[in-house]
Amino acid sequence: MTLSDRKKKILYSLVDDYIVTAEPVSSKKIQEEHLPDYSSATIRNELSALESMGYLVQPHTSAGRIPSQKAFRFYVDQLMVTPLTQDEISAIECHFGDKISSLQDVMSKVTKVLSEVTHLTSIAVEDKATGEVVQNIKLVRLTQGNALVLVVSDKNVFKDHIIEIPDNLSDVDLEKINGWLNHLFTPKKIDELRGINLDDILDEELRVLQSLFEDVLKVLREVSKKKKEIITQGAAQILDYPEYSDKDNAKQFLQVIEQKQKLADMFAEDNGMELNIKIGREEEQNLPDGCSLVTAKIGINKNSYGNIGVIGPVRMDYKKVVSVLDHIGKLIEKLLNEEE
Amino acid sequence: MTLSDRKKKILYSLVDDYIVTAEPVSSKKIQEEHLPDYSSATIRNELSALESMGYLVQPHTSAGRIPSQKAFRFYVDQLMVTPLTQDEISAIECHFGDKISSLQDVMSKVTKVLSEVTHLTSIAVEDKATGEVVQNIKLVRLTQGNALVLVVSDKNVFKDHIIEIPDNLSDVDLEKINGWLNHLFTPKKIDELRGINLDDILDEELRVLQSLFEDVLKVLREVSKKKKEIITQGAAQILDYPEYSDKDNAKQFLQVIEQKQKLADMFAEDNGMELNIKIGREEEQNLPDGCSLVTAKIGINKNSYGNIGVIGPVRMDYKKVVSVLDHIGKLIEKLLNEEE
DNA sequence: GTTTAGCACTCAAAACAAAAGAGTGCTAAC
DNA sequence: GTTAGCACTCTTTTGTTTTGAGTGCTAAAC
Repeated sequence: MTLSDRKKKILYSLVDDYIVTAEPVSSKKIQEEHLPDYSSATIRNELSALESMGYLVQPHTSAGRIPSQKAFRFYVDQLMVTPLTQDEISAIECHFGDKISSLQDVMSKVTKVLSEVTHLTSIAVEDKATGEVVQNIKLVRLTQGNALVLVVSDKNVFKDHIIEIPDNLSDVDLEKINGWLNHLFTPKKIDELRGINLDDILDEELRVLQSLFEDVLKVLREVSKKKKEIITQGAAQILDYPEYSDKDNAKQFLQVIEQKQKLADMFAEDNGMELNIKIGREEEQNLPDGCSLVTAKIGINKNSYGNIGVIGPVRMDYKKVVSVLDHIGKLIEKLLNEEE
Repeated sequence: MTLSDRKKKILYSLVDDYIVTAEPVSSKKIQEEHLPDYSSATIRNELSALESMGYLVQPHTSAGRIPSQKAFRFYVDQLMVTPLTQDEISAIECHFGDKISSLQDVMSKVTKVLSEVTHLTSIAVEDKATGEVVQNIKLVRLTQGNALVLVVSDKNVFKDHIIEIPDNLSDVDLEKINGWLNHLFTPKKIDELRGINLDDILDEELRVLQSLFEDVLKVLREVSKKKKEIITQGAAQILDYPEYSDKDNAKQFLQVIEQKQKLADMFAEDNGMELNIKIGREEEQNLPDGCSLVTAKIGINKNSYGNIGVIGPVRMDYKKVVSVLDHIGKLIEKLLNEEE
């Protein structure tokens, strides 16, 4: 079921309006500012229809309407990257004047700019495992049924993961398995290992051990996950939004922001997407109530260096956010290229 | 001018009360809860006297009194470390169950516990330069009057600092100076260098260059300063205090918390003190409005590993905070000792 | 069939008024 | 030096009224 053009226009206008005012939007306002050729009564009829279709919500009978999550989803799906104004561009670029010495430096600068320009809380996930090469994997038996997974890369040694192994596994078997593990998984970049699908690479004879290999792979993924550095900036921005004048909401928000691991997980899921918009809890369990998360990937030539993004109220200024993220993303890639 | 015993008792009771309620305290309340042997009228007279001495403030004529910063200073100066209850101790120690793998790990755990137990925002400064040994110092002439200070330690190379040198310095002179620098300052631990006093070690013949040496030393101190890792935890706690229900206050607080460098500076000043309490802006320019900072030093055998502390409203529960910091400080030292 | 003017109705928010009550300062007596 | 007593002050609470924005519906116009 598709919306009529007029309904689309009304809905879009209403969301546009709500994003700036955070107040219920009335039929009269839509008429005056967006659709002067129709009377407010007509628009009221349309609004009523949109409401029963689930796009709008009325806080109480004598109030205007506010967009539902469905409406926001409609809104962002229409969205394209619009070019920034010259002012906005210079506002961003004047922050990058000084020399940049490391990726970490870049990330910390970026979060500052991002938060300042969008008036939202910004998050950067730096993928420290990028380029790290796994050189050796070894299962070391601890007890009859348990083994330590020892992972040696060119930069680190990981020895914090224990998995279960079949009870009847002999030392010779274990040796063999270690051979296969190294054959299959080394030397390989950690980022590559993350994407490996065992079904594709396991020989028939190794199928019986698939669950064991699966476990090892899980450890490898775990390892690559841990090697992330998360920084946030501008948490205080949230207090400027009326929807967070409620203390409990604000508190919940801040608490989520502090749980870096959860933040990283939220970013992790949308691997592959250049730009990702998650609206409200329904789309991402871990988001604070009433929040959206817009993320972008930072990478050159298939190497992912991390992600950047902003988190804020569902009615954030997606247009601006998307454009700014796009611009900064390109900027970073340029900086990283110069580096090399 | 010293306070009479009764005044002391009244003042102490009032602060004690205010710390829990955050409300102006009335003469009647003090009488009922702390001084049943005097009438409220008598206490009123005393309160009036304490007010004119600057210990108390009255929000308006028909309200009780609230303690001034001076009163809090009086209060904490009386404070001693009181033993924790068994409940509090177990609340702390149950968090340290898992194995601890690194100092960083310790710090991150400690901030969590600290914030949870005190209901305040906790801060940890990890002194990464601890144990780092400066191996070589070299001045490299850039222009006639400028030189780069190159510092090589066992872990890092620092080359971001430029100082002025006398215009008439020949290359031979510079070589000599480099020799002296290395003679005086290497090989030494960075933490040692921080405390060096040039007056004590400079020979007569080097006096003329004292200011130059002073500059190099400043760079070394700068270097050791940079090598700090600051983590905070529980920023959201602040929202539970009525004094931060005002949005602007809360915002300001959060913004300060995000400026890690400033936080580090606040800790830096009280080198040498085991425990330090700073009450309000008057004592520490960089504190958020209406905040106090209680810090403790973490170290074994004169080696400073960093600091931990909490930041929160001036009327925080100093008794508890001080005891908890004391307890956790000792706990960390034990953990660090086991490590070695 | 679609649009719209008109009007009754709803409900939150603002404005106002009154009452309650907590606390003080002062005076006069103990 | 201490305290009972009381007038006075000022905030807080509570209730009431008013206002006005906005809707839904109906009936007429297009």
